[in-house]
Amino acid sequence: MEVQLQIKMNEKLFLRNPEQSELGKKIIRHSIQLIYKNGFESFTFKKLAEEIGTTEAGIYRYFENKHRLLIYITAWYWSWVEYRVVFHTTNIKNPMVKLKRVIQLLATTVEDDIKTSYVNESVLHKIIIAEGSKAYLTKHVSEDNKDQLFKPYKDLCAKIGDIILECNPKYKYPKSLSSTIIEMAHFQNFFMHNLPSLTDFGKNKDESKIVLFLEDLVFSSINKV
Amino acid sequence: MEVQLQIKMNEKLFLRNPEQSELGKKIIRHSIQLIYKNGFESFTFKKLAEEIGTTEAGIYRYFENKHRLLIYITAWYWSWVEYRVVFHTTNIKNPMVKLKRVIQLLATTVEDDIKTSYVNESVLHKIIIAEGSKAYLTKHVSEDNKDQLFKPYKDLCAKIGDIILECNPKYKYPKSLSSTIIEMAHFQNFFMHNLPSLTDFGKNKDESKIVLFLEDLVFSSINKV
DNA sequence: TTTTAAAAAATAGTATTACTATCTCTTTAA
DNA sequence: TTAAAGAGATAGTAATACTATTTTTTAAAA
Repeated sequence: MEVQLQIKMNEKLFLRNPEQSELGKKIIRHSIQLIYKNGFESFTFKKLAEEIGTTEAGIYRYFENKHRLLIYITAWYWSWVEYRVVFHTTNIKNPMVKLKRVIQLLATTVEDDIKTSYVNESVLHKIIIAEGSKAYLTKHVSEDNKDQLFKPYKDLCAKIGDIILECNPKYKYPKSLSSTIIEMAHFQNFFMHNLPSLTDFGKNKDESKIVLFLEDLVFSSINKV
Repeated sequence: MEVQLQIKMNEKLFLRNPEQSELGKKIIRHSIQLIYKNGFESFTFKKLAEEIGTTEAGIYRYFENKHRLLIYITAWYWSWVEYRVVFHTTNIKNPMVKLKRVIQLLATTVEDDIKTSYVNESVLHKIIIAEGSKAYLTKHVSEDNKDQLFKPYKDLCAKIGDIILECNPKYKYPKSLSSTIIEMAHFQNFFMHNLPSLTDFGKNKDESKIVLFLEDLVFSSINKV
């Protein structure tokens, strides 16, 4: 059996749908690579164009600017994560087991289990850790939010919030705990690799420690006496 | 009694010490205002120079680039927060009470209690919420970290980690919990105001709810049975 | 088959940004 | 008084982030 995953993206994220042409797919694939290599700040459409043998204007036909492209990539990422969460938690009855599974999925490096044609998911995971927050940490979040650009992130957050409520219907902060898990799964990873004294995971860089920390945090909160 | 707080900054943060000239202080004061007004992305030395009646080159004599200036401002902020933490927790014996105090300080809007000459602390607090993470979310974190540019942040994290250990010497993740508190105090605030569905604090924008959430999170973790 | 219109791509620009280099004008201090 | 250092102004440049125009390709209608 061979399955191909396709994620339907919000039309407002792009000027022309990058999934519907070879050039479009190249733009996504290579921008992930370039952002990974040099960071989002030094990423430009010029460099990207050179990399894939087209012109700057060619890329501007797909995306308004590089920030929009970042939002597209993060939106794609969160949709993909939500799909993985659904996929890996179906048929699990026990909500605690489910939640453990979710933490595992969020906090560990991706082994490309669910394949998509033109995205390297493991590199994508790394760039979202370092650059993902920049998608919404702007002066124009609210307008972008009105255009539903952050829907995939919010959907995932809501879904995890629901699982938390399944564990304990009386827990008061399911959504805030959910966004805390999501953010910390990434931030603790970033800190561990780059500012290790902000964590208890030392230099051995063991992601499973992050999972244990998050499990401890989450389950002591929702099972509190 | 009138006291003036002065924070000693790492020499590597600037080319010329902005505290030691009128122009330098103007640079700090007005860059905080400008970043607050337009966001860090559209903040430029040109605009800043116009605002304070000098030239671009004038500002470049103080700071290598705008990112360095951001690191300076955030470093100043975290030093100031650490000072407030020390100030407001001395003579408190009970570490739980101390930790509650810390959460309160991190998660609520600043009423300019400890005055400094040229910084508007309440505006500063707001820009750190939205822009603070950008100081370290870069490709050159590690080098910047070697230059000790993030020391104030790390010191604060260590200090709170120590209080956590006072509460429960057996707690396994004092530093990660500490960085989680610090980050979430800001992120939940940002979410509440800009992406409210990621939180349980709705549209009423009540910061005291964030405090309650963080208290619940922290104390159920460290007092777990 | 030809013509015509629309879409895609390439070319050529511009304003702004992020700097650097140089020069002048003060201040201080020997 | 003279030199040296520090502060500030002027004038540049390369790169960035776009836009506008023109050309080419494709696709559909006459």
